Amino acid sequence: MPRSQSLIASIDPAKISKHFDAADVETRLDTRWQNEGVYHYDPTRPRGETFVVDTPPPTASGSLHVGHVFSYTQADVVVRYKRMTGMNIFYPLGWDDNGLPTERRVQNYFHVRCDPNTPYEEGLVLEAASAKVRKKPARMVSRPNFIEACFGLIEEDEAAFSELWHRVGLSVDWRQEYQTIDEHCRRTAQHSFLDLHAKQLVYTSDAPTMWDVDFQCAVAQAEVEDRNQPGAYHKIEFAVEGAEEGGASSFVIATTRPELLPACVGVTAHPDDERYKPFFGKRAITPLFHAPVPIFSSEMADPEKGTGVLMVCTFGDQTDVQWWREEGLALRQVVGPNGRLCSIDFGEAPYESLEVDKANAAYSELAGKPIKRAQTDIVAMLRDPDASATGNGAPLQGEPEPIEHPVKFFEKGDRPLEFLPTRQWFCRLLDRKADLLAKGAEVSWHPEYMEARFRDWTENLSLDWCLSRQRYFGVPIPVWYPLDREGQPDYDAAIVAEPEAIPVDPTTDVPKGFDESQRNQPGGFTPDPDIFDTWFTSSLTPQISSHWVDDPDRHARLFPADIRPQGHDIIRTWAFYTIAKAMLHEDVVPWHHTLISGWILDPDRKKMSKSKGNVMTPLPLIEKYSADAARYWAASARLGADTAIDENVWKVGKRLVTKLFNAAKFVLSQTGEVAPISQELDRAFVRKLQALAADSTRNFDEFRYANALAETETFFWTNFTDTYLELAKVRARAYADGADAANAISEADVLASGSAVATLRLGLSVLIRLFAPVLPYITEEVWSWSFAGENQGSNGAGAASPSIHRAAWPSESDFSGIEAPEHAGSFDVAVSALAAINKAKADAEMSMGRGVSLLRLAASASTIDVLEGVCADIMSAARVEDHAFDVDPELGDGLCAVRQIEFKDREERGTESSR
RNA sequence: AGGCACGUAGCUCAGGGGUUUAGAGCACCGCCUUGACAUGGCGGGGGUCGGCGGUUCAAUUCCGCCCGUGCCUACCA
Repeated sequence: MPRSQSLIASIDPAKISKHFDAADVETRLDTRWQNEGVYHYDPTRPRGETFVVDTPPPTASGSLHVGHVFSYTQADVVVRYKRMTGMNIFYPLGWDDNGLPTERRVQNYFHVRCDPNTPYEEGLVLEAASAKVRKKPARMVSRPNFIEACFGLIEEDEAAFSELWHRVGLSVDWRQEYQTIDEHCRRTAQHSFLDLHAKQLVYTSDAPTMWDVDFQCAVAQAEVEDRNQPGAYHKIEFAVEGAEEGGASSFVIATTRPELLPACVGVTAHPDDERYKPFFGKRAITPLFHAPVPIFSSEMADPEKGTGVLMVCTFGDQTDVQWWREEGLALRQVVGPNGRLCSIDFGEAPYESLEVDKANAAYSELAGKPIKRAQTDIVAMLRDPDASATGNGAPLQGEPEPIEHPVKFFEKGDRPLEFLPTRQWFCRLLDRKADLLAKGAEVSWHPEYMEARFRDWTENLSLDWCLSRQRYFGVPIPVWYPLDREGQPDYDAAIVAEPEAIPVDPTTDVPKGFDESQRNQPGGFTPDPDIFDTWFTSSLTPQISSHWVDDPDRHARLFPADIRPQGHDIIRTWAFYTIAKAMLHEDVVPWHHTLISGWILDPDRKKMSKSKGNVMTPLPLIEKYSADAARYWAASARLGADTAIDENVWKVGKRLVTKLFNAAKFVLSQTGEVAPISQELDRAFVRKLQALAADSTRNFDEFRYANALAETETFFWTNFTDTYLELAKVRARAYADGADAANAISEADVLASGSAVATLRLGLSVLIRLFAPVLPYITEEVWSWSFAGENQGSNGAGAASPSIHRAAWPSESDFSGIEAPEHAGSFDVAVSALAAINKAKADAEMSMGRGVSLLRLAASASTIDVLEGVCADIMSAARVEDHAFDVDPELGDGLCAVRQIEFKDREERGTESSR
């Protein structure tokens, strides 16, 4: 037997562990990838070869849950695919530590509160609060001490998250890591403000703003959510001034907020409402406080609602704000920033009253009380006939009528929002709606229908973006105000930081042209004490990563980004603000595609939330099923679809990993002489493999990774391990068996054996590369056994790559030079024949390994024609010694039926390898 | 109240530019200790594709209406 050819590099299966140890491989490979810089961005390559990812910076102080793994993995799968197609990947990750969640965590963890008036304590070390400490009032700490505590805690939280991302195998370039609170981000955010200020796109105003009374902080429209709350219509009688001349002298309003009666500044009804027409232009008198207020008509009043006439207060809701503005009504602010009623004096403008003593006596019962308590008390007072403005008896008409109605809450808040006039910075957006919509349309949304959420939100935007927050741990607003001779700030003459000075903290830094001694002195300056809305900074993630401020050249190469993955819950915030910023700064879209991932729901399809206690943490699941299984689960869900967590899917993922491990061990341990892929079955299999690779590429290009995975998985089981591998096994092993002189094989059989081994290896190589974006660990492990040192692609087109994650994505070059099969259907016919024989064995309750001494197989004439070409493989796989074909024109093409089967005795099995 | 998505086997989900018996996995039943793998293999049962109408030779797939679920936006006296 000539042995002129070189041997196929094979592995010794005995040297590979019996089972796949996922945890061990995960830590080993992640370390290796980091050390080898597999995920590093190469700044020297051109933009056209670069794929830029804008990632969501997680809030590390939040709880870790499986939803994080879900959405971040979906993005990583896409990125890994792009990397294998040869793209230079820019894939940064940061932490959104700036903001309220961190403050809340610090408050709870140490049981402290920030008090800007408390002096700084040098070297203060806080300790986690014990249960005992928590019972006492929270400790007050200075603003700098509080911020130090925040920095301390985020370090821990981010380390925990980082560990998870490494474990899950996110292929992030960790050299690009940032924190939204770090100096670079503060500088970027303040630069953004400077630019918007220069463009006159930001302004201050002390307009009524939505205010959370617990956080004592302004809130933007995007952070507001409606919650259905029980409430009640309270019907309250008002008097009409000058009604003596005849006609009705009173009317009854309906309100859900009787406690705002002292803040009543007007009364309105629809202009066509006959009931109230006579009153327009007159003044109404409120009960209890006897305040005269104008009665005016308004199209916005709904005659069907309540009693059709309502009191306008400062401020019950946004419509009140509108009426207040349009009608030039008085401002009677009774709700204070802390959610309690303020002290006011009736008789002094703007608190008019016709009966000052009565009004003050009544109000003194309410001042200082929380809103809810004030409501109860005022309702009681309205039951007193003495409170009446008309003399008709108790102003409260009947019992309050319970209703359920939507009430605005801060999404993180516990009490309804109030509208309070406070000085805030705003960014102009309302006059740019059309442009925003146009930019949204320029982005490709995946899935497409998610753009509707952006559109709905943008079209319904009713307020400019409120930027200031009365908080501490965030990016300071880089602004001071000059103080006049009386020490009063001139808010219209804001002093904005110099571009070279940023980032600044106005509470410690001094504006240009002043010195520290002038801080808070008449004729000096005072800092803006506020920080920016967190979204003000996180809406700049593409510019943060591109180094917009410091490196215009890098910025030009990394901005706009290619993809933005994110959840659909933050379309109105993160996506919206990012689009807005990119538009306002540079009139571009921030990214070309956005991939919207769905939510993870609990097994009962309920949203996971801490309060429901149904949150699942990912690490125990990863330990149980492996990181690859976690990724398999995440990648099985299509974009945008909310998915109930199903542990079963993790189980299936784990099974796939095991199967890959075993199949790879078998394939790579086959030996033989290097030979071209020449046999009919092999060529037919390769054709199917080639179609799979093309399909997978198309799916990935359209971000349909779940379809790609499903197809590859199905192919792997049904066309590779269950069938091709079984059909080609005996032929592949023939060479090794032939090493034994007694079984010496012919030259033709050497070639046939080499063809089988080459096909098995090509199949494995292509399949693990198709799986690599989803299953980075098992595929890298298998790759390392042999392929890492070889050129891939039948013509050697794909250069050797030590990591599968930088190996070439399967393409035509992997299949070039392999002849097409004689019959396109050869493979399917072989599978069908084998299945028919297997079924016959199963029906006879025989093991699949049972030898067959005689087989008569029926098929159509054309199918038999095809069968002849792959007959040897079928018969050896089924261990058939003698066979005959019967022509049966009744059978459809490709179908086979067993007409006769005779089994060998059990001990006789196992002689089939002598073919 | 408008909009979007979804409703396919017991469960989780594919699919569908109309065409023979509608798919997978899990679960279930039967069989097989076969030589990569019992963390396996082979075989099997199970669905009038939410309902009603329409277009069509033909619809689960296209259209309309309805029902259910989820979400988005609005409503907030």
